[in-house]
Amino acid sequence: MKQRPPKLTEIADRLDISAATVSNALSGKGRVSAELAERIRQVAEELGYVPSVSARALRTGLSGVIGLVLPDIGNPLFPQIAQAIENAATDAGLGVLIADSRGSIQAQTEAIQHLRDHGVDGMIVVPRRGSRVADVGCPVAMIDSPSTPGNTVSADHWCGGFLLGEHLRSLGHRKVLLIGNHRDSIVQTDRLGGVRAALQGTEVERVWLDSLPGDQPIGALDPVRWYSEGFTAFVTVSDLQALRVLTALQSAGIAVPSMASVTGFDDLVFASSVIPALTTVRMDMPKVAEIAISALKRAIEAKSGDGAETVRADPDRVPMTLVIRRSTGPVHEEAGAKPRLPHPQQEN
Amino acid sequence: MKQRPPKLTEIADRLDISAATVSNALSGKGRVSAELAERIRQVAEELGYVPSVSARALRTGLSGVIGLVLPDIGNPLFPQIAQAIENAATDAGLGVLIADSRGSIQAQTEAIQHLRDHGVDGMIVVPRRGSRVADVGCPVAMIDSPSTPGNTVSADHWCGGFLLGEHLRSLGHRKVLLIGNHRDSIVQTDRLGGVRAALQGTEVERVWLDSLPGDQPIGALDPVRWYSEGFTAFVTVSDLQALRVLTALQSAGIAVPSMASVTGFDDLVFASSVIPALTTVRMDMPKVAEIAISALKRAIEAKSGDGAETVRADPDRVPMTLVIRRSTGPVHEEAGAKPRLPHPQQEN
DNA sequence: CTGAAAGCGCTTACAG
DNA sequence: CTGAAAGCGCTTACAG
Repeated sequence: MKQRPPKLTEIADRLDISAATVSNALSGKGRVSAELAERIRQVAEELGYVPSVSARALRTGLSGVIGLVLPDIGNPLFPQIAQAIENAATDAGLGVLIADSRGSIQAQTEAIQHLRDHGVDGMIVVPRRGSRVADVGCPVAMIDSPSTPGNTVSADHWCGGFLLGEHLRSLGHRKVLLIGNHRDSIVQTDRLGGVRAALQGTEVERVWLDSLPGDQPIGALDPVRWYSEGFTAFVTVSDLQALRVLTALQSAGIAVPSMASVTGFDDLVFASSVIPALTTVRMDMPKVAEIAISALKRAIEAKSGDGAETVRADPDRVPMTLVIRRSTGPVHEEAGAKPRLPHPQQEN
Repeated sequence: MKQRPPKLTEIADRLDISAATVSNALSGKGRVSAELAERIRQVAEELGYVPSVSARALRTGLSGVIGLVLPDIGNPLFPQIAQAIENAATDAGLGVLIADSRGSIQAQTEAIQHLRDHGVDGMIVVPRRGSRVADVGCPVAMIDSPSTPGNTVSADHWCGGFLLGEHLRSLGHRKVLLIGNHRDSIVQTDRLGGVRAALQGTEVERVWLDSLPGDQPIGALDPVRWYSEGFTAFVTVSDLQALRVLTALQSAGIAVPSMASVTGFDDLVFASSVIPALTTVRMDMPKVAEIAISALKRAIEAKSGDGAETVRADPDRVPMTLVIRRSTGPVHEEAGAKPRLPHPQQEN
């Protein structure tokens, strides 16, 4: 049953030519006459020839595999990232080896080591909050906030926040609460900074969950009290928190969006299926992935030329998109805006 | 700056011995005197020696990398699976190459091809609903429902459902709605089958979203109408749907759990942070991953012996755990069970 | 217990 | 345009 994959020499033997010629023909370097090349390609196809990656890697020093280091695979944003990277890499003929730097920065370093030991040509890393990635010894593309030094590509979180802020302002909100998770996250700071900038002249307060009492930061969220203090809009830094706020309000009888507006970030998988669906800000992951992969590819190719192996610096900002859904609405004190009743049956 | 990784021969030269001896010492095959082996290990350590995976792979035919094929990386359950597999694989000294078989079964086949071409030693596949995986040419471990033929390991979905059913029954629910997504999913059929079995003697109805009108299956969900028909408990096949049901009810003013109970499956990341937190059923992913990896490892080792490359058949069922949280409660018609008001401030 | 030699399957100068 | 030869860095029989 088991049919060993055909080797290069088998094609050569079949056609009574040298392995070198087969290799040249298949790699399309053009040192072979067009018709012979064509015949070679045919036979290769016929035999179902697939070059041995290990042999090629050994010879060329390139494995055709890159590593993807994520701060926490358990993060709900991960699927989007992984999927986008996997697609872009596959299109570029690259394989993707995953590594989870769960927990500590030390684990991140270990994960990077591990990937290197496995012979990746380069890696894409989404660093942990506030961590710097030491010199890795192979090309690295970093996906982080644009304001992070050494960053390769990222969405423009600040602008995304700005868009959101404008939206809330246009809805007439006059007292807005900004809810962040970790104050040392540059991404979160950027997002909320953008929101605040768009809300000049309206009353804005910001709270960081990691500085609230309690073990579980999210448990410290108390939207009902905040509502009673007069806030009509709650801006969170992630759909996960927006969901918490939304359900907390709803289960206390505070209707969304007729009594309060709630927003998230990232357009996580559940954002569109909740009722009311979440207004959120989405980044163009495929674009981010594509830029990261192509930067990495260039770096890898450059490396085989000279010895350069530094982070590719050409920070690109991918724009973010505001997705307006039913969790935001006009403030009902506004003239002409009657309090809306929730319409759960209606589609998003 | 760039320091080429040290090679085996450099260690040999340093100690004036042969590469063969270094290799033997490092692989611990014991053909080397204890003290020499020790010195070799020291020098290797000192030099930061890391064996070249491609050279080893070329020589031994084993790459030390396995593939992970997922039906859809975008699936919210994916993080749990990927993380568990990555951990187990890392512990076993294996790298994990990911592949997304998004969309069609054809894409799944392509993804598998792709991984094979990249030289994986074996793969773990979570097959698409209803798809069979053709002979791959390398060992494969399948994670699916226990009732799927060729399955290697999985959680016992039926039992998980049974646990849930018992819970609802003990709460006094007399009219329960079972909400499935795709009728051709064996996992979903198993889950709901277990629930129904535990609910013998109470009124149970089952609805499949994929047979309801509308493009977006989830949009067809109409919990409020169902509630008005007398159902007091809504069992869904995934937390994602449970979330939809929960928010639909809440935004229509139907309090959970005092007026209706809602349950999900999988304990997705948001299940514990929603208010009220979702009662759900969780599988022991690390266990599933561990079994899959070790089965795969055995198969790979066996393969290098003889030519066997078939699916490892030794189906194991990992138990599921019922996680009771605040989205379920006693039916309020029950004697002594006063309708509870929601307590959004309270922790889970 | 240790070493010399062959070879895994490719690619790449180098000749012709 | 085509081929002979060397070599990428290991491991594994086989001798000694």
